[in-house]
Amino acid sequence: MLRTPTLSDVAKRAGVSYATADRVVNARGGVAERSRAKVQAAIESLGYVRNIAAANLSQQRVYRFGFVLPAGENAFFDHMRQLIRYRVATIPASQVEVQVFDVDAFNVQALCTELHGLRGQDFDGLAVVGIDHPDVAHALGALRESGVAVVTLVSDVQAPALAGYVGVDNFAAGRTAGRLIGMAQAANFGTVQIILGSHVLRDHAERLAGAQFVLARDFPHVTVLSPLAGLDQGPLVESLLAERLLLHPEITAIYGLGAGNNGIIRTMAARLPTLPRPFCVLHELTTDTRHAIEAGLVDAVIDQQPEQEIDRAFALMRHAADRMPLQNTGLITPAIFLRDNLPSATHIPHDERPDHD
Amino acid sequence: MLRTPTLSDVAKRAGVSYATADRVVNARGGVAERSRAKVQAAIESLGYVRNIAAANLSQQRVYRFGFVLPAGENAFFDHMRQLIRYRVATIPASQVEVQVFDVDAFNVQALCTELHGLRGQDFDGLAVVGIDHPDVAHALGALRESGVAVVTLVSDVQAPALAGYVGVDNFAAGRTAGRLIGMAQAANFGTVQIILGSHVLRDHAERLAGAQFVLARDFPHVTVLSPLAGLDQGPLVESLLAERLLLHPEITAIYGLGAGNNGIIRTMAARLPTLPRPFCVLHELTTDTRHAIEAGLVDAVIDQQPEQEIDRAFALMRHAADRMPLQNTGLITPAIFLRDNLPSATHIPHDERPDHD
DNA sequence: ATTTTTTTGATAGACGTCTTTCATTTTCTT
DNA sequence: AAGAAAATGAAAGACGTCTATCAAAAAAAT
Repeated sequence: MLRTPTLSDVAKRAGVSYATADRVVNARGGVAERSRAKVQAAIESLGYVRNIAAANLSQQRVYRFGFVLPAGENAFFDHMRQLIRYRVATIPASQVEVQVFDVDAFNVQALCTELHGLRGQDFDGLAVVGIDHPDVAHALGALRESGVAVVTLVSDVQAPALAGYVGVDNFAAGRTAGRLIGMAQAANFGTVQIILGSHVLRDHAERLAGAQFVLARDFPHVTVLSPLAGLDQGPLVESLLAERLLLHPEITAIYGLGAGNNGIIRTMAARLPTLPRPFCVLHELTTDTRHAIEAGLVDAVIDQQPEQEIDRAFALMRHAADRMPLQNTGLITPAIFLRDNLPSATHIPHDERPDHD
Repeated sequence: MLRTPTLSDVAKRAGVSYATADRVVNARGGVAERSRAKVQAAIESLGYVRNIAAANLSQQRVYRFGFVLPAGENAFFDHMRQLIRYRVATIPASQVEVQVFDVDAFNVQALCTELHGLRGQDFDGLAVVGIDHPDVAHALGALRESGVAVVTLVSDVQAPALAGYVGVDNFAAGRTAGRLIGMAQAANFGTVQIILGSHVLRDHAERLAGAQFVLARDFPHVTVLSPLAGLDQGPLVESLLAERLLLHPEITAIYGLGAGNNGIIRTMAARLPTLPRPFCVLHELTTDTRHAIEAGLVDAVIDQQPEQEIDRAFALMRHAADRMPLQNTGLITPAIFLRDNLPSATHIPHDERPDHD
């Protein structure tokens, strides 16, 4: 059990000076191919790994990371902002600097402007909730070329050579919701009402497909009504759903697969408590849905686990900033929360819980 | 946005020499109370935080951590061993050395002997799957006093001043299982068979209580048969359960709350596939239960998320080793896995998957 | 063969902390 | 007040890496 090898050891083993070895590992150029190969070989034979702590110390390096999130009345991203703040606060003095940028939601133009503005601001990494659009891909590419490690978050963007994507498996999320609903209908017949958010988002489409797939294959006795499009607007969802429930009293389950959750929650709250309530599955554990589940207005929440997403985003950005080989993480597995396994919400201070959609 | 303060800054601010400030932060003694107070004040007013990377560098510190796990044919702890190995392998050259010790399961004497042997071996931290017994508590106390950060894992031990406990909320896990079962029986009447592991373990008792609590309160139409005691032995569970199912064809749900899972799985596999299968909930996602769920023999698995437990154990040990104020983490929330949200098992190499109980 | 260019070596200082040593000052004893 | 004990200061070297500079050697071009 000897000391871990240092760059000096590498240099010695390669038969070159420390300076040359350094030129190789830091890609400074001006090294003959022959020497480069020798150093490489020495690195491998010794299993040398750069001591990042020492490197950072020598440079007084401070990691600069940024998050670019959609602004606006959205419970999920509000929650995510909280979680980021909390995460940063708990990292103790770790030479990490984090900024969060809010961009007009689903506005390609605004997003690209922001991204261009961020270039040359010397960020080590950026985690971006993207819109899958060529212009956005182009802006992200430009950032990457200016040396920023770019991670797409929640929603992927088709762009080359990003440091990674962190997001949930939405098809699996939809399947999970479908199975929960199917289970709750037991062998019985039931009728499901699905509420869409906006049609345009790919993640919603994937969830829908997942739910429909499982319901059709494993629960053929369950009827699936044509989905309602709530356009992510709580009040609209509320009125549409109330109307639907009047017209179709046979509805035994409701699946809300996007934003506009609070419309569903309000509809449930408005029902006579004596009537049997439809089995109700929503997405994303936020203050709203948590309260709804605690109050018995909703049965289950499928969650994309933003804490995990944030952790992974940091890990990816940091990895890239440290010039480490990037590890493929795979999609995040959706979590199921019932009334009984709600995580405690220690990370949200009492005086700043958002209460809009 | 200035440089983060160093100990030299603290010394200057306190009006003492670097040496004195150092004597204070490293508790070397030989410092007058007056000076100590001045340094403390300076630390607080500047918000000084020791640069751990630099400290470790100067000492060539290598963290030595150990895990003490019960040996024997136990799918869950086999899985945990895998996860630890995987975790260690993915931490890149991080000056962390990890050893895993196997101890005869549920043998207080053996555990204490091992723990005493570990003292003086200069560990920075130990994560111990404990048995709640005064002798074990005493052994852990001795370790702590010899300067080891002791974390209890999975099963807590009543001992003072440990660095923390990492484990799942077993009552919540039981409640969650109970609710899943209740949901799957819908408004209908159903009959639940519970299979215990050993009676002695507190975690099993808590799960049982949780399930019974939720079933009684929220699903009064569901009948709960008297639990079977399988003593954690697969074959015994299998024969007892098969017999029970013959005697009670009205059983519509099975809840296995401990080890001996493979007995339940084999019983399910042996049934005529044409017959409707009871709704089946087990604990701990291992190779066995994963296969069972994929094969449609089991409906849900409640998991204590050992990856998270390992991460937290490392975090706690490391925190204590770095002399940072310990943060209370709270219990882990049990996860629900259905067929549709199984996490990918990338961490388990194909050629070493255990297949016993 | 000489000049130019490229490649290499040697070395020194910095980052923030820990450890150790030795000299000096202050405080306490009696 | 003198001696003993306690407290403090000053400084240097180490940890592994980065950056920079300058001289020397080797290779390429003319």
